[in-house]
Amino acid sequence: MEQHIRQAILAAAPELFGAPISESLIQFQITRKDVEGDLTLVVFPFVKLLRCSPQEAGEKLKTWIEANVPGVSHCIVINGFLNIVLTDAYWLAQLSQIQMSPNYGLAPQNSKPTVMVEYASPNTNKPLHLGHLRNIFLGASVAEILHAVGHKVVRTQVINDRGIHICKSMLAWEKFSPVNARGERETPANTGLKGDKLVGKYYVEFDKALQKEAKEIMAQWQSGNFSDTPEAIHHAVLNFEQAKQGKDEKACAAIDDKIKELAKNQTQILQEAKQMLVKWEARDPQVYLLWTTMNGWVYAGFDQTYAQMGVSFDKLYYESDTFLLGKDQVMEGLKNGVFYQKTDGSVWIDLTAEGLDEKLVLRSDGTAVYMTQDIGTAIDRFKDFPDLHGMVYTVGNEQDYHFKVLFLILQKLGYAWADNCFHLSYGMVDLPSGKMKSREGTVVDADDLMAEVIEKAKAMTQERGHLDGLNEVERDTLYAQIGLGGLKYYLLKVDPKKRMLFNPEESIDLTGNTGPFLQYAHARISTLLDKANYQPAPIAERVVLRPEEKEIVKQLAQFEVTLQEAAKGYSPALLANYTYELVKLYNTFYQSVKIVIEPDLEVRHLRLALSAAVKQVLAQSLSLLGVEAPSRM
RNA sequence: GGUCCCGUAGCUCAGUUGGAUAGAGCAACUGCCUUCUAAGCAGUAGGUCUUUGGUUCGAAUCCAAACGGGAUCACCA
Repeated sequence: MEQHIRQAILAAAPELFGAPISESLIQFQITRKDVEGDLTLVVFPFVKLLRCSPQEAGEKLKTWIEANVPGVSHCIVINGFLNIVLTDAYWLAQLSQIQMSPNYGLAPQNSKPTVMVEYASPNTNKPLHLGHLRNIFLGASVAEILHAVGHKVVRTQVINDRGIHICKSMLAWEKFSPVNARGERETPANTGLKGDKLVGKYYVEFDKALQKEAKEIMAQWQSGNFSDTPEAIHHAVLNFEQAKQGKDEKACAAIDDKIKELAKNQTQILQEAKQMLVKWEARDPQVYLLWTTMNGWVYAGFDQTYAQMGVSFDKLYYESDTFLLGKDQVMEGLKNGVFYQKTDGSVWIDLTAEGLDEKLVLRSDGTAVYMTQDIGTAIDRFKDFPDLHGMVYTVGNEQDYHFKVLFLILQKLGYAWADNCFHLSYGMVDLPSGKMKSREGTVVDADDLMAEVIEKAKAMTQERGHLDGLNEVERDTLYAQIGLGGLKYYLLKVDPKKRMLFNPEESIDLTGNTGPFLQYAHARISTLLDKANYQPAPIAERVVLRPEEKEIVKQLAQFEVTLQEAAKGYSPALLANYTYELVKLYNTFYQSVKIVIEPDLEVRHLRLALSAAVKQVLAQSLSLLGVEAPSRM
């Protein structure tokens, strides 16, 4: 409609304004709720052109539009705004159209190029936590949204399955795991622990041992005993100690941290972990066996967690396969002058012209760094998927700089697709107590959180007691749908870019702007339609729309635009807010009129059709958010 | 210190090419179930949009500075 009026005005511009006008002058917006109208044309831009008051300009446009645009009932001019009221027939036609298209709002499948979406990408040394939940729900939802607007989507993750951090849990398990009567160390099978939890436990064990040993070393240093300490470290420690003179508390604490860092480096246990990494890189059979075994436990654990979350992947990349990638590209880039080499052999890129720094892309010993690997992996992915057009990396905003550099490098290496790479950067999740810190044990475990949320949903659902006729399995399914739906919605309704606060109580709320609120509306409509035995049929043209009804149709008509904006902005939050608005409008309607028991059959049918359309769009939106839509609750 | 992000009601958040009297939810208070699911609806109260300047018909939105918070500046990932 908007487009329609825009074109009509453009075409009639000479008649209206005496000259053709630029399209940008025609600005539409949705009419505010508190005034009459469906569509608003901003009059101010025309005021100069017509050399008259906003009121006069508005009147002129009003007369013209009322006479020339079909579908317009009448217009109202206030405060420099021209509010256009469309006819009921127009809105009824919109509703009919939604009713007749089961894929309303969605673009044809594969009508847009292939996009790869990366999310999750965990380390295999500890379980998933709350931060991963935001990452994964966000990535999974964005993948759904991109799919809905027509892209072919490849879901992927890079599993960080190698490196010193992985060796730490491996070593700790070897050193500290108790041995049972059958001579076995702890395994998921003989402890009943989830694999990722077991491995995570030993990662913590490692850290404990490390801290303890470092503390002992620092105590030695404190007492002036440096007999086991290399000369260079000895000096460094003394220098640091000296630097503390006359500094405030904060500066002293920072210096103490550095000393602690030195002490950690001197520990036996860290040396052993490093040795293990060297052995791993040399493919030592024993270390490799241990590595595959323990990673296998972790994968089994992750699979369980992903299943509970309701997410999946189409293609996995393992860092152990990719960590050597990229060196060739770097050497190639070195030849082309994209990179330069320092005398020690290390390779760098100079991005000072772009306002960034110089960045290392290859170590002096020729080994790869994170950046090297990411360059290689990106290029590899485009080889793996020849029709790939772009990539979305769902990674926290602490890596903003890294991705800025990465995309710039890919561009400089001459890959045109670098422009289609997007860092879906999201803010951290804070707790009411502040930041999550693994050392302080304030990390919220993903499995625990999901279980807790489901448990809470169970208790609250039982309190409400709409469970008659559901068997045990159906009830459990419902509890999970509500609990997880609430959690997902809670994490997705906030703009991804923004840092957010996770309030455990609010995350399981059922009232207000929450997942269960939306699910409840869906369930209520479902049973309503069942009760009415609703069948889609043409809507009588003579019915008059109540304001509450028209508001709903207007919101429904916005679905496609909203979905496209959500895709464009990689923001499920836009969709979440849209859906919440839709449900609020529906609830108002629901409470103010009769539906099933409406005696006028044509009106009854309209209201049922409206309800069905809301259910359809609501179910669609929820599904794009990864939230399930129960048909009763 | 350099670079980047953020600052809207007591709390959590919307407010997307600059548009009308800045909106929700939670918390507080008032009403509404003999009627289609009250996990709901209607209402009251709550604001110097951090501050100060600038741009213009018009600024929460754009620009600049200040203040406050965060991230990042490794031959870590």
